[in-house]
Amino acid sequence: MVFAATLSTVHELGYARATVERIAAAAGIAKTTIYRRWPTKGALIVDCLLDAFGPVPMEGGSRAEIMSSAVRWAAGKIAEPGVGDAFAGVFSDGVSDPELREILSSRLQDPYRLALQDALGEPEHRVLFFIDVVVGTLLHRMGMTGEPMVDDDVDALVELVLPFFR
Amino acid sequence: MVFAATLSTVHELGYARATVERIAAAAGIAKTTIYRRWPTKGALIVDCLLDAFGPVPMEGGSRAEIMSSAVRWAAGKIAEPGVGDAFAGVFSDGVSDPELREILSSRLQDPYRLALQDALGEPEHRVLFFIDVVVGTLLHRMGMTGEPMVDDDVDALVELVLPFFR
DNA sequence: AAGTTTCGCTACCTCAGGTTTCGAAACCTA
DNA sequence: TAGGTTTCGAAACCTGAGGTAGCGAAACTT
Repeated sequence: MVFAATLSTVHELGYARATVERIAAAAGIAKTTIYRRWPTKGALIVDCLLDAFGPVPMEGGSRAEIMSSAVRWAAGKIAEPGVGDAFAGVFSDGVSDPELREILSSRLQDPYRLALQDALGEPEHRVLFFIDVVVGTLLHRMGMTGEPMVDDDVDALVELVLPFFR
Repeated sequence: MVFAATLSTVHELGYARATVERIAAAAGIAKTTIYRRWPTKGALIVDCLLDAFGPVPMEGGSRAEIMSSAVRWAAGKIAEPGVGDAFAGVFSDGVSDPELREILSSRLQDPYRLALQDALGEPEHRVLFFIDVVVGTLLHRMGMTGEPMVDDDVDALVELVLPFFR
């Protein structure tokens, strides 16, 4: 599977060194085959992340339970091998690539944003702020240290965010 | 000045399109001159950011005043033309470049971290978490939308962070 | 079995980061 | 003011990565 090859290549080589050619080699296919299915490297990574994240688990009845489970779910996914690197990598590329930013926003962020709006009954801008805080914090830690956030700090993030969105 | 040329080039072209050659042209010097002074593009950007940020203004006597002024100061700087793009850009590059990450962490983050530890009397890991939340949130907004965070959301960020670090 | 689609391979283009070389200008130092 | 040293600019070049084109060989369809 291409997605598995992508994540494992990103995991061992980092985002920039995980070239499309290497990913293709790891998947046992040709580079051109990848470009036949995805227009750019960024689009490949986004689809790969969509596959890795899957749907948000909206567990728990109370708002507090929903939010804390969402935070822990995001932290857990980002901590999986390759996922955090890939996420931070595309995110970075998107900074200077408006088209990729659009893909990121519409295909990756929007579904989760809508699901959270629905589950929490909060307006769009509040949920966007929530996502900025949670994902931004997790990615900043990943980007600065190269390691995902440890459990104690994920706990702190949950406690930081809970009283604010009450 | 090279720094001014760097920021204005990044501002109009974005991080990736702001090549060293273009920055040099904007500064009226040759590309080789830049590489004589800075080993890599990342190092140039970091020095540029250090120049743009300057020292943290540790205003206010109470912890709450110190923290809220620090958050607003960071948000204001990141909102300056070119600064946010440059910051998000190097940050992204650092994801897959351990050497650049080391430069970012030691030259850019550490001074502010130490100043905050000193001013707030908090242990290192708490201040690091504080920086993750504040800078991560600001950069995530910048990266997702291409625009700096509006004042209302900066206010929200201050209110989110204040009760937690009490 | 013939036609159509898909895939792999090779070669190629573009562009950005970074290096090398060399000549000219500026800057001491006397 | 003359000679030597350092600094800078210009141009050419190298490497590596994203992305494309063309062709032959499979595989799938009818």
